[in-house]
This record gives sequence, C-alpha cells and structure tokens, in this order.
Amino acid sequence: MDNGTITIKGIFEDMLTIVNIFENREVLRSTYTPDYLPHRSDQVKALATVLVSALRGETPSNVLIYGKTGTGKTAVAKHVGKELERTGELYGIPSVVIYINCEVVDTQYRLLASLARHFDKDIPMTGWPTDQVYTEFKNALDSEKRIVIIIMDEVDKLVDKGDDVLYNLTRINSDLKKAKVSLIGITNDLKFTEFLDPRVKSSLGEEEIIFPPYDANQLRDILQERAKTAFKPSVLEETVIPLCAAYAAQEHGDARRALDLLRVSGELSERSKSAKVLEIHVKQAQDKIETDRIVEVVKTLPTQSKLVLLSAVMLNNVGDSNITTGEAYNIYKQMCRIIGIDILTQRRVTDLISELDMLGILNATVVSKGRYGRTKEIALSVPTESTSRVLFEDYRLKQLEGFKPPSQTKLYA
DNA sequence: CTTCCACGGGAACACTGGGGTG
DNA sequence: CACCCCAGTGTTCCCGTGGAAG
Repeated sequence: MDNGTITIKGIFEDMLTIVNIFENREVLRSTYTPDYLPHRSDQVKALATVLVSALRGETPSNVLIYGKTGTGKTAVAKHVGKELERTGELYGIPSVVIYINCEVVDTQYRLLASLARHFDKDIPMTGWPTDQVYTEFKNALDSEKRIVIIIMDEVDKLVDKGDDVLYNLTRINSDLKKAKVSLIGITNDLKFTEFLDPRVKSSLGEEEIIFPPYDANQLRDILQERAKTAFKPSVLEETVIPLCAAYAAQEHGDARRALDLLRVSGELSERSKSAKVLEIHVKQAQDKIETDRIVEVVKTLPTQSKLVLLSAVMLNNVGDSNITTGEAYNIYKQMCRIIGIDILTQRRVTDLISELDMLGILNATVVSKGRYGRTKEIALSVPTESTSRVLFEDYRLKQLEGFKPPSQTKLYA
C-alpha cells in the first residue's frame, strides 16, 4: 500500500488477497430479521396471545407496543406477523399482515393510499380527497372475508399531523361486513398516548406490550448469536463482543447500535488487513459511527439550516461561548445578503435552531436574562473544524469561507 | 413590580404537484 | 384546453407569555 510499487494491474489482486473475515455481512445489518430473537420470548408470547384470536375467526384486540429504539419491537412484530400469516394459511383462515412504517408514510393520505395499494387498488400519489381514498380502501378491504392486521411502525410520527386517520381506522370495523381489522401501533415515545384523542387512546391501547432495553449481557447474547453466522470462525478477539455490548448498553441498550458497532469493527479490521478483529477496532468504530452520522446529517441539511448552523459555528470561532439567537440571527442575515438568498424571519430561524437541536448538532437551552429578556443559548455539540469543512462543501456557502463576523460589542458581561 | 427579548403556539397564506370535470 | 379541488409543505404574521435583572 505504501511502498509505492503496486502497479495499476495489481490493485485488485492486492485487495482480494486480504483476509476476508466476514462469512455473511448481511446478518449484521439492522434490516435483517433473524428467526430467533434472544430475550424476547415474553414479548413474542404476549403478542401471539393477542393475535391468536384471529385464527379463531375473531377480531384481535388492538395493540400498542412501547420500547426504545433497537429493542426489537419491529423484529418481534414482523416475526409474529409472518407466523400468523403462515398459520392462517394452514388452517384456511385468510389473514393479511400489512407493515407500514409511518416515518416514511407520514401523512393521512399516504397512509390510506399505501393501505389501499396493498389490495391492488390504483391510487394516485396525490390529487384525490382523503375520504375518497378511505372509501376505496374500505371497499377493497371488505371485498372478502379475512382478518387484516395493520402494523404501524413509529405511529407517533403520524399523530402530530392529525390523528383523525387513527380514529377512523379504529372505528373501521363497524363499517365492515366481511373483513375484520386490528391495529398494532409501535412507538418509542412513552408519552405518546398523552396527546392522543381519548377515544383513539382507549381503542388503540386495548393491549399494551412494553419492550425494556437490553442490558449488556443480553446484548452480548444477541451479538454472539449473529456473529456465529456473520464471521468466519475465531476471527473475533474474545473481548470484542463484550465491548460492543458494553458500549451499546450505555446508549439505552440499543441492539441496532451494537450490531452496527460490530459490523463496522469488522470492516475496519478488514481494511487494516488485520486477521482478527481487535479491541482497538471497536473503539475506532465507535468514533467512526458518530462522526459519519454527523457528517451525513450536516451534509443533507437544507441550505437555510446550513446557514443558521454556520452562523453559530462562526460565532463560536470568534470566541463567543454563549451564543444567543439574536446574535446568530444577525450574522445569518448578513450572510444571506452576501450569497443572495432569501432572509427568513426570526420566527422561522428559531424553528430551524430547534430542529438542529433535535438532530443533536446543537444544544439550545432557553434562559431568561432578566432585564435583557429571554433567549436561547446555543452551544455546538459538534467539532467546529470538521463541521465548517462539511458546510463549505456546499457550493452556495463556498463564498462565505472568508467571512468573519464583526466582533460583537457586548452590552453586558 | 416593571421591563425586556425572544420563545413558541396558532392561523393564515403561498406554492407545488396532482387530481377530476366540462 | 381551462378551471377548480385537494393534500401537503414551508413560510410569515400575530401575539400571549416566561422569568430574572433592575
């Protein structure tokens, strides 16, 4: 690699000769649904107990599933759903399980449309009134006798845009003659039902299943299980799996994180041509995942948000440790003028700041400065150096590279 | 007790991309 | 074809409000 004698002809041979430590890398991706779910038999059983009435020809209760990210909610729901469909077929009871991710399908219209499309209805992307889509879906649904289970992942994403869909869906059974519907809502927001219409709340939450976070030991079991098929035998140093588990356990027991960590560790060790995955690789992986995430988030930010972030970064560089909204907004305005894009209102900019806060790029806390009013104090939670580098990759921000905010004349200490 | 600034909720609006109808 | 309807998104406008310094 660094002896400089590798010919172009040799590069692929060179890459192919590195020891491949993976047997099947896909197993470590979070999209992969394993057949065996360690430490989740209680939840599987609970869900199955509710849904079994479908096989008896009754409508199962609606279920609400709670749990933090990476606690296996989706995996369990999908797994049980698949089993139900299979068993239903065996017993001659037609049951359909529809899985919808409300993070992608996040409006009433889109939810109903994608449900209807499941029954081969042609619904345009947009244009129709919502109730027409609803009717269309209902008719398609009721065309034959069956049990339909709708799994709605991340339902909380749907609710803030109006919970009328949920209300309608919970009441749909009374409009149906042949088919029966039951709903499974999945959420990682424990306070989610607080904002729900009480009628929807009681109906959707007939049964509740809680998914507690995994502890380090359980995570270790999960990793061990997957590592068996993911890696070639004995390429992992013994400490690797416990370390991944420990790191992920700190992040509220996120199994997805643990798996990512293990996979990236493997990839890093592969790249460094090590025959084994070592502890050091896990540590590197931990850093890499975090920076990759930030770079990705910053890169895909809308221009306006980038500008807002940039103003904060610049103020920070000038040595202003507690940045207020007013200061940031001034810089933002100046920069907008320079590169000739529309200036948003301060109202909007506060929203953008809050969004950046949500994404974990900033930390904005409201503080009251008494006589001097109320403001948000902004602290960056990402390294300024690399952040501005990423920001300047945007061609529209390029010309701001030399821009220096005028040093603030502070009114107070 | 007053005063100040920006927070943040809500309404209203503009615009987009897609209907369906005459 | 023109025309109006619809959902969805991003934005502006208006305004009541928090809370500690003065």
